[in-house]
Amino acid sequence: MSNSSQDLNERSLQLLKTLVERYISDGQPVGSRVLSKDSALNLSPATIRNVMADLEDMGLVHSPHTSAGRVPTVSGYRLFVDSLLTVKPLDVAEMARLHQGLLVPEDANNMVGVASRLLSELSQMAGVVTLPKREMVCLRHIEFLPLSHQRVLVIFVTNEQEVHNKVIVTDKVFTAAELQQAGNYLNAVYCGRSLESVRLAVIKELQDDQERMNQAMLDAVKMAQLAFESEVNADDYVLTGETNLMDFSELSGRDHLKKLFEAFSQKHDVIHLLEQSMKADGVQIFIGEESGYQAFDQCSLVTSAYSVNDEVVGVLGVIGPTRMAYQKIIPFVDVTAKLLGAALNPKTTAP
Amino acid sequence: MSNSSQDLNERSLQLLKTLVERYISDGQPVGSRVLSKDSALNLSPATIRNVMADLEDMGLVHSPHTSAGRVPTVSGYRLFVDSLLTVKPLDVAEMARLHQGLLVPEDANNMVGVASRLLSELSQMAGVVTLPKREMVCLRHIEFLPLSHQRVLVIFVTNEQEVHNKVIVTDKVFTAAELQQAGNYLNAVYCGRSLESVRLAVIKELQDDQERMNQAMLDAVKMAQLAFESEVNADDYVLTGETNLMDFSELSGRDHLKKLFEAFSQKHDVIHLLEQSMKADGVQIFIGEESGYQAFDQCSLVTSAYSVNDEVVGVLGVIGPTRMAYQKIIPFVDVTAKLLGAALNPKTTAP
DNA sequence: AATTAGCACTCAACCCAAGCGAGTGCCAAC
DNA sequence: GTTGGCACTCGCTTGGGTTGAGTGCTAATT
Repeated sequence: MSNSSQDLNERSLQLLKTLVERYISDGQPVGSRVLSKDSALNLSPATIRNVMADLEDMGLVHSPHTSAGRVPTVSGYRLFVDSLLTVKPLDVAEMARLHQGLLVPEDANNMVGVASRLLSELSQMAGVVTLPKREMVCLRHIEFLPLSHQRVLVIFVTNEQEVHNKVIVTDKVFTAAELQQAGNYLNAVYCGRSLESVRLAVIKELQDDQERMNQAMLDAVKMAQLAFESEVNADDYVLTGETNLMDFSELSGRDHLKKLFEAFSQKHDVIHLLEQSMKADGVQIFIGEESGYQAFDQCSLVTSAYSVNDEVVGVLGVIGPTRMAYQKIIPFVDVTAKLLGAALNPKTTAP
Repeated sequence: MSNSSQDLNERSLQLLKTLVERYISDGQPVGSRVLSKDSALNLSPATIRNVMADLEDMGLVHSPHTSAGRVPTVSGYRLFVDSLLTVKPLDVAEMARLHQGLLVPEDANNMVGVASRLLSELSQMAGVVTLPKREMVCLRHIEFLPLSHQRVLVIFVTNEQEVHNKVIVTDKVFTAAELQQAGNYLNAVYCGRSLESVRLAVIKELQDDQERMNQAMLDAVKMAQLAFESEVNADDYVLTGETNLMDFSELSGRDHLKKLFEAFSQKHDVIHLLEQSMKADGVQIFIGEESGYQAFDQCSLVTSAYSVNDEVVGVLGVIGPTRMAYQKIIPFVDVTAKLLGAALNPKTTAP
């Protein structure tokens, strides 16, 4: 039951490869006769049947029933994508489409939407993109507006033009003028630094030496602390083309489809799955049950982190049936991630 | 082929009513025997068959095939909801759930999300709520931040704590100080007025008497004009519980489901449909094809506008199969709309 | 020892016919 | 106008027969 590629001779691997390719393109269990013709090796169906029996013993392929051909198992796909697959370079038209879509820099949220739409459109499956992590962006402007009952509205602008806001509750009532002064102070001191570094600096200030600050400064820093505490980016993503998934018969079982779409709208599991790809770099693939979520049993997920200034800020990917054209999707996700990263980089894209 | 309730005697109507009720609860075509037992009228199946034949002639019911019992047609449902239906008062538990969910006032966008979730959860169908119209909200604070290349980031706060932003392109470069001054001026003059009235006032200023304004004021007003022009609220809605719809066999046909979900994600048609309910007040119902959109052929939509200070600001509703429990859903949508309106009213809900 | 041809066997898929059952329409009786 | 009776329709289910693709095994071939 071992399945490392060492245990297999060249020929078996070659056959596994053509089997997977054939199954991906046809969706039908592939039998020995077809395989015999499809593979360049000049072997009779009988020989191939022997090899298939071996592959089945190793858990790489599986027969739905006695007289059907073979279908790749998860391990089979895994071996295929890890060491057998020959990536196709991107189609020129598709490449053009990507460039065109991601060239004009805009508000980051819009870009994310565009990227997701491109992913789903060009793959004919579902596209997903997480919103960029906020810690990686830098503070440009912050200000406070008074609300009723000791509540204060914090507005801050990051990068070029992204606006965020949050309501905090303070321990005393501030006037508009006091709040403005606090904003001025914070802008003067922290402007241009990354949100995360500001958050840490503010905490440090409060611990270290409150003596050397006057009351106004202290208030300002306290508010900043409230504003940025636990302000991990409201984990969210943009998902498009979900409906494309309904076209795949392997996913269209009633309750399966429901589980899948429920997972999409609860977002929780998807986020968790995507976050796993933040660490690894390059393209990451979850095949079928590998994801660990029942809803994605029959799905594969091809993801890649995207980075701004060599700093990973988010993840994007394609969700489809396990039977997907990995040779095309892998490079496609790869370049999309790179293009999105580049498009989000404020330095390279200032208009 | 006329189908006004005048053409029918009491008994036929009574029978239609029990037929619809029965069909709604069972989902099976209902035959004469069942109807004979279900209705309080003491009639034999044979008599009922005669009545059914009449109803069928009038297009109120329909037989899927010769030996199958009757099913209400769209006109049948229409007659039912218009004049036969006895609304059930809301269940106390449900009422409590609604109150509990919509009592704590928050950011309007959150409230809309909560309302949508309540709608879908309690109806076991899909809930939809449009975002409140922006024109109805009043300006609380506006300010400008310089970006590169004559672009200016406009940030404005409405009502209690809602923050909006937009990038405008100006005809000359402004310094941060100039922009701040412009903001101060606009805040002083227009704060507290509704966005729509500000928009109109600004246009008027520019037409009427530019002479009595100095350059700074003129610049400020010009920017305000850019900021608010065509700023109709980005038409959008929150839809939840779509997956509930997959449980209804009448909707779960593969391509039907796909069309439906595509309509949901393109949003366009749904928006248009909901907008039709803005004008009418009270609960509005679209049954099956009445909506005019193919995707909603098999669906019914029960909607109600919701208002703040007697001003309609949005629409909410429930989407489900034509075979839905109108007696429950109608009052349910009604009170939800009222509660949401009340919860959004800044005056009654200041915390 | 590896490969191949031959052969019996398996099993989903398709088709067709029969039987069932729910329900109707119509007619004649009340 | 209402009802019981009866023939009829039609979808749904069941079961048997056939087909065809594909396998596993064995014995012959290289």
